[in-house]
Amino acid sequence: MSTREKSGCPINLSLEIIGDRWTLLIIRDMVFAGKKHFREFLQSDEGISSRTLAERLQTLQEEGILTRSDDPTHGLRTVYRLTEAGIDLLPVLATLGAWGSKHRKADDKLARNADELAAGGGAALEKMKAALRAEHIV
Amino acid sequence: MSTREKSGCPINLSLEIIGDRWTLLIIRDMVFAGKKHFREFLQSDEGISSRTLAERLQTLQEEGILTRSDDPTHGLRTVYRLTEAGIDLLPVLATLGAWGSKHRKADDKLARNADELAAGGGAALEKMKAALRAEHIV
DNA sequence: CTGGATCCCAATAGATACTG
DNA sequence: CAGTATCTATTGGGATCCAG
Repeated sequence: MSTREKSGCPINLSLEIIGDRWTLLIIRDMVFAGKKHFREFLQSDEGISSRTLAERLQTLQEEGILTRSDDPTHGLRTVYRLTEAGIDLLPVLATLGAWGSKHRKADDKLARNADELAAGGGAALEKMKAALRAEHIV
Repeated sequence: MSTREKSGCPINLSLEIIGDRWTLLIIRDMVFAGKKHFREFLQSDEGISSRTLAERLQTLQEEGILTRSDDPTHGLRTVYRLTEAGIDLLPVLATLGAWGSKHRKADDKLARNADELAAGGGAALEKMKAALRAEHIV
């Protein structure tokens, strides 16, 4: 990674890391489903392959969006946690969810959740970020 | 396109259309630089290839995010305009820009612009949407 | 001029099987 | 359980070409 950036545009810099089919789905699973382990990510509805998952987790770690650590109590389990930069992607997920909810035929229940988060404005997001910090940042 | 969706999650439905390196850069150029023509998109700093550009423009049209029309006054020029669904991607661009501005080394001037738009909250976005509607929706 | 198509080949991503 | 290995299918950049 870190092939010299193509431009200093903030939108471009973001897309160079999270601009693909899978990355934000991994973050979504961490944020909304509390997933922390490799196998959990594999089991999402969209069906990411283990190869792609491993690669994305590594670059997300290199880019400072999540951390990897071995759970000492549980032996083999590797734990993935969000950093502050990762938690800061929550507004991106929220706007993306709001758009999908409005303009595509989304699953009803999930669409309602997305709408609520977006409608709450900054306050709802900040509250959720605080909760995520407590859970992820050790 | 339109291979059956992988899940009804609103975030996933959005990513199935705009989840790639280039699509949101095209929208960005329409929104912030007022670009409307094929050759204009080709000239962005990031250097999209004509092949990729043509493909993205077509699927964006199929997905109802932009429209294509021939400029009758100018003969050959093809004009691309955003639909309401396209304009509704503005909040996604704003959150993406805010993240890049905060967590990567972005170009100073562009970063300030991104921050202002995000900081303004809903009001700044709605104002800009209204301007875009006037310009794009015929 | 313009919006695009075509061709070549390098990089990516999926499926499945397998390992420490 | 967290990943690799391998093989194959698809995508994507880059240059060039072309028709209106």
